Amino acid sequence: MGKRSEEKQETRQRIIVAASRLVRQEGIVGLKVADVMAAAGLTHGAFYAHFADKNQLIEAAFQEAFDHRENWIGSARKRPPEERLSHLLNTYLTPKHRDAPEQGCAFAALAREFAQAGGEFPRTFERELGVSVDRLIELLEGETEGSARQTALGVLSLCVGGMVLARAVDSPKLSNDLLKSARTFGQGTQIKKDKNQ
Amino acid sequence: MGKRSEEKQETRQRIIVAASRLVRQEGIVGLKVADVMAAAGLTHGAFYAHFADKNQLIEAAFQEAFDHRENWIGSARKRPPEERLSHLLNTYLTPKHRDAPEQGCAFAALAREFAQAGGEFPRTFERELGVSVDRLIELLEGETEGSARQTALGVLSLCVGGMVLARAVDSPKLSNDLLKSARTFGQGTQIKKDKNQ
DNA sequence: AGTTTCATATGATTATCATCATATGAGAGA
DNA sequence: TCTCTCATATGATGATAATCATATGAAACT
Repeated sequence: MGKRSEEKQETRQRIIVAASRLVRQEGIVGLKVADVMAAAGLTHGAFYAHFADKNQLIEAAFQEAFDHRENWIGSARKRPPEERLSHLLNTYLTPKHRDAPEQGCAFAALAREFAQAGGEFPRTFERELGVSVDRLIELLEGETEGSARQTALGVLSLCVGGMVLARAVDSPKLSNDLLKSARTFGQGTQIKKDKNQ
Repeated sequence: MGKRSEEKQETRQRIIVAASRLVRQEGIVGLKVADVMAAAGLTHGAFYAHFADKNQLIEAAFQEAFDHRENWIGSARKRPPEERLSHLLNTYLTPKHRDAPEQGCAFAALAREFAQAGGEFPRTFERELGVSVDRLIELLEGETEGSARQTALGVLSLCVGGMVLARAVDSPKLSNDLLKSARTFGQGTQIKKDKNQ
C-alpha cells in the first residue's frame, strides 16, 4: 500500500472519528454529511470517495464509538468483585458523561434512532450490545444474585434510561437526582456476600 | 362558541391525536406535517389554521400522550403496597408495549430528541416527568427501602432504558430477555416487609 | 520533465419538507 | 335567497441536504 492510499485511509479514519462524535451529539437524522467533512477538515464533495452513502458512515461511526468501551468495563474489572456493579453505575451515571454525549455511550445516544432505522442498523446495534453484555457477564459472573446475564441486561437498561432522562430534563437539580437515584437504585440489587455459595 | 368553531376544535383535537401517535412512532424529526394531516383526514394546507408551527403541534402531541398515564399508575395503585413496584415493572416492560410505541410511553419514545431540542421542549419534558414522579411517589411512599423519590426516579430510568434497548435490537429473543431482565433487576430493589417500620 | 492517477474541491442537481398565498365552497346571518 | 366568513384545499416558495458531475492540482511513475 503506497503513501497515497495510506493517507487516504488516514483521512477516512478522520472522517469516521468526526462522525462518531457528531452523530452522538446530533443524532442520525441530525448528522449532516457536510458538517462531518468540515469537522474532518474537508469539503463535502470528497465524501463519496470514502463512503457509499451516509448510512455506511453511520455504521462505521457507531462502531468506532465503542473503541473506548473498555475504559468503562476494564476499570471495573480492576475492582474487587463485590464493588464492580456499583463501580459500573458510578462511572456511567455521572454529570460528566451526561454533559459530553459526543464522547459518551453510543447506546444512550443512538438507540432510539437505531430502533426505527431499517437496513443493517438493528443488527449492528445488536452486535455491539452483545459484546457489551458479554463483557459485563465476565465481570459479574458468580458475583450477583440471579444470573450474571440478567444483571448485565438490567444494568445496561438502568444506565441507558438514566442517562437518556438526565439529558432530557431542564433543571440541573432534577437531572442530577436522576443520575444519583439510578445509581442507588441499581445498587439495591443484591451482591452476594459469600463468594463461594 | 358556535357550531363552527366547535367543529374546528374537534378537528384540532383529531390532529393532535394523530400527531401524538405518529410522533411516538417516527420521532420528532421524522414526523411530517403532511402525514399528520393525512392521518387526521385533511390536507397539509389546513395545518396553519390550527397551529403556529410544527413545534407547537409536537408540544401538544407530547402532552396528549400522557392522558393515559393513569392507566399505568392507577392500576398499580389498586395493588397491595408490596406488589406495586413489581406491578409497575411488569406492566411497562412488556412485548406488547414494545411493539406499540405509537400508543406507548412518550418518555421512551421521545426523550432523546427532547434532549437536544431547544425552545420550550426541555421544560415541557420536565413538567410531564415531574407529574409522573409525583404519582409514583404517592404510590410507593413508605413502602420501599430508601426514599420513594429515589425509587421512583430509579424505576423510571430502568423502564425507559429497558424499553429503548428492547426496541433497538434485532432478535426477538434478546429483546424479550432485555425486558424480562429489567423487570427482574428492578424487583431486586428491596420492598419493606414490615410496613410499620 | 512529461504524463497519468486520484484525492479533494467546486458547483450542479434533486428530493423532501415546512411554511405561505390563494382559491373554494359550505354554512351562518341578513 | 344573497352575502360573508372561515375551515379546508390546492398550488407555490424557499430552505436544507444528500448525492452526483466535473474541475484541479499535487504526487507517483515514465
